[in-house]
Amino acid sequence: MSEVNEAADRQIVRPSGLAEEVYRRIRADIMSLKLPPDTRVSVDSLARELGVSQTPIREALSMLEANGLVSKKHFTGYATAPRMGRAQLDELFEFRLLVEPHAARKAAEAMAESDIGSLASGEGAPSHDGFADMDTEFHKLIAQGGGNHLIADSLARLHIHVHIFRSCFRSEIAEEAVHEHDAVIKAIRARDGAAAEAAMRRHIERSYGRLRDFIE
Amino acid sequence: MSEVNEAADRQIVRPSGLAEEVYRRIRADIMSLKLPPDTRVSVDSLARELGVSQTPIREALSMLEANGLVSKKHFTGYATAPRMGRAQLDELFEFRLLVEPHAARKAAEAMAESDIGSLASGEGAPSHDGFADMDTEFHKLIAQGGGNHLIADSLARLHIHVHIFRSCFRSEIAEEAVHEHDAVIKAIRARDGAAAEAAMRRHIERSYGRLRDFIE
DNA sequence: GGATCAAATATCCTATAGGATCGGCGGACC
DNA sequence: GGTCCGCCGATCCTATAGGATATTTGATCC
Repeated sequence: MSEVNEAADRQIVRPSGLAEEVYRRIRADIMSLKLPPDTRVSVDSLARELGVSQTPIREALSMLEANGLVSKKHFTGYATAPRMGRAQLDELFEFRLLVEPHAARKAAEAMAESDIGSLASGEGAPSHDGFADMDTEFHKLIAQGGGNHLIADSLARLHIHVHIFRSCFRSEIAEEAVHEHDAVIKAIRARDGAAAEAAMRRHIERSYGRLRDFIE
Repeated sequence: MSEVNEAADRQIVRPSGLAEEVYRRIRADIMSLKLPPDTRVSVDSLARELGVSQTPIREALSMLEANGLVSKKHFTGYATAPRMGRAQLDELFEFRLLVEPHAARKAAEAMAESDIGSLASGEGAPSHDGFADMDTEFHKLIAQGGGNHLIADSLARLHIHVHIFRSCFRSEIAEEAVHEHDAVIKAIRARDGAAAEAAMRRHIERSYGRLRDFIE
């Protein structure tokens, strides 16, 4: 083995299991719409494509099923979850509206200074995907900032679906969203919990309004 | 096939997959403490014990891992999640306190009359396990009563951990809990959302106080 | 021409065998 | 006596073969 990648191997010799890697790969394909909603996903097609056995594929798909990204029908196979309907969008935002403002308040009160420095509104994002990634990072940091893993995990799971929904409609980069993000960041920087909660609630309400237009 | 079990087959001809059944079985074993927290779970031991192949065991364990009931360490095997510590108990009840009162309010406003009739406080439960089951059913019905599947699923996932924690300490049947449940039921029957929300918040706060005593 | 039935295909589901890796144990060496 | 090294067991990971089932397609009949 050459010396050049010896340093790299020192970093991560952690295989961590093929199933985990397959899981990430399929999830990425779903989020990037390479696997559109309501699409059949065959086990041995994936096995051939990724060059691994069926077992890790099955494990990955089982995990994805538990997270609601694919569904399994007996003797029919796996399929990606159908695109969210109006009812599911309503439920999702009811949940976010319940949890995420609370997370923002706690983040304002307890978030580490170093993480606050990482907050970015997404201004000047080069593309739709670029903005989507920054938006995901923004909400993830705030959810984790509250220090409650359950809250962070729940919101992360939901945000995947928001991401897919938004990507389906090639929603334009909302200039407003950047300003709403800025308001939240400013409140967190000021350690003003009430203001952060209000700003986040406003952001989610308006985000809901922008997405709701795409349906029906 | 004999005629006697023909009726039974009419009931459930839905194999629905072995993995699903194995999943239920292992989850039941974890909840009943037949598999205590922080216990190794071997794949082929289970395969021999249940008389099925390794594949459905792996799928079931992957789903359990996604739900946080077991964890996998590479080349070491699966193990049930360790018992909740103080920090996790705090996080769990912070989450419940955030979500469940809201669910109770919505249940009071939107719950079907037939489901309201199924609500039981758990009074006169014959045993610890009996009360635990009725408690689970109580919270499940209310969570579903709000009509939001995301909320119901999140709370169901958390309630498993509450159940395990409580079972670990063989917590006595709290007479108070029955009265608190009654208060919630009464508010829901009266279709009084605010009262249901307050009663549920009070119930969770006191439940938290009762469980917190067991730790440290 | 439309509907019904049967064969064919694709897929999942199961079972078994073999290779690779990690943790623990005993013995040898310093 | 402490430390290091090789062996062994357990486990996971992979691969392949065979059985079972749902969906599709095509032909036949009305």
